[in-house]
Amino acid sequence: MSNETRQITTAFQKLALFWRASQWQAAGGAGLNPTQGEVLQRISRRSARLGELAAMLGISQASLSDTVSSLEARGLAERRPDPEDGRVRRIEATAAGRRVAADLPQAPAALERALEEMSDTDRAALARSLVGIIRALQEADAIPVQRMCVSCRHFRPFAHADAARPHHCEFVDAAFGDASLRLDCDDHEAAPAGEAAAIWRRFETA
Amino acid sequence: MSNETRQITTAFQKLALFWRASQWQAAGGAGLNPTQGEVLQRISRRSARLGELAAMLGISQASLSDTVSSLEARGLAERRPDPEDGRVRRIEATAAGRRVAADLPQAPAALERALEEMSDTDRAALARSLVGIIRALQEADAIPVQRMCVSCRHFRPFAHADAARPHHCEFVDAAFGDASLRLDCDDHEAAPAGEAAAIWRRFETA
DNA sequence: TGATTATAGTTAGGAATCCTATATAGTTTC
DNA sequence: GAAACTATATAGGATTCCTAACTATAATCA
Repeated sequence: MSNETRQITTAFQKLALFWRASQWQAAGGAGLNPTQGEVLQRISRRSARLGELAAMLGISQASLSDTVSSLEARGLAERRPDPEDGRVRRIEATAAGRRVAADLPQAPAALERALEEMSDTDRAALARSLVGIIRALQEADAIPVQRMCVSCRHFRPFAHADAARPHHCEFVDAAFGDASLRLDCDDHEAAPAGEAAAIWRRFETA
Repeated sequence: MSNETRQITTAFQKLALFWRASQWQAAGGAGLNPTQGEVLQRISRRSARLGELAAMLGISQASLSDTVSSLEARGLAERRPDPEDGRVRRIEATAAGRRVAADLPQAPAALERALEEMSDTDRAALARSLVGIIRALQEADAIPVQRMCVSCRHFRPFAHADAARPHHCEFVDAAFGDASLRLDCDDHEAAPAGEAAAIWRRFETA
């Protein structure tokens, strides 16, 4: 393994610890813990199945069920039956839950500042590298499929000549640039396996 | 805030969750939990004060004291008095603890593979960006001071003409390249504030 | 159709995290 | 030598998060 790989994993480790610690602080302000805060943010954007949330957070369904129950007890979330499948519970944020979620920072402020201080090209390169890493982890089944443009059936990389906005999303039927690539898009629909690989190759080698 | 900053923080969030989940798995194999595993790895490299470990992990001292007690109960760690300060306990790994730590993966295998697949230049750029981010967080007092070359009094960036090994460590009195930059060096000694800033400027603008 | 198997989620039970607050011991300051 | 500070430990408690077992629904297939 290369030395740089070691550097990078060490850095990720530090960032992961930092992230977790920041979450205790941030969520703590609202009387929540990190997991509750994370769940609340996600469901306030889009309702989700319980199992889906558990997979995203990397904890067991049972643990997540606990967390949802405690959010429910505080009136911040609700379980609703899914009309299409009687086994499924869709977890939704209540209005109060959305208000609380809106006050939670999306990312630690210090991290945002650090990123804003980077040069535009470095930041763009970093974003691109990280998208690639997440995609590789997703491919390796190490993390659940993420709602990223690069694995979405609506995504057409480099469909336009305009260098500033070369990509196209067929769902919203609009051109956009690298900076607008989504990692967690509400309108994501997973592309079929073969197609996803082809999309990625086009994106990556451009 | 730029869109790319949003992308990057989202990516870090996913990586942080992934890291934590991987740790449950990895440490679980040895009958440990993530925090115990993390502590054991650190003290098996170098003994540390209790408060120092707590700061590194971003948890309270009280929590860390619990964790150390449970490692102690399993015979994996020991508390020893510090000869220089009677209040301080140095936490050390026992021989058994070091054996267990040696079997814990330093990073999730899938992540290492993903990094190895990147091009050398991309990987080097990523490493450099992450070092910069960690340094910025450290500057902002968002994370405890890390044992990084770029904040070490022994580090002399670009002291040599050799492009492959331009830096110099005065502690080991040897030249080395970017790929060998340490993020968690055993021999780190924090540089005085003014000097550290100057070192970083030289490093960054080169 | 009806039995079997698989899936989604809940509940039970328990160990352990991680918190805040307080206590203790040692060190530094004045 | 008292007061203030620092490093750690302990107490008490809410909550996480686990595994295992259970219920309810859906899909499969003979």
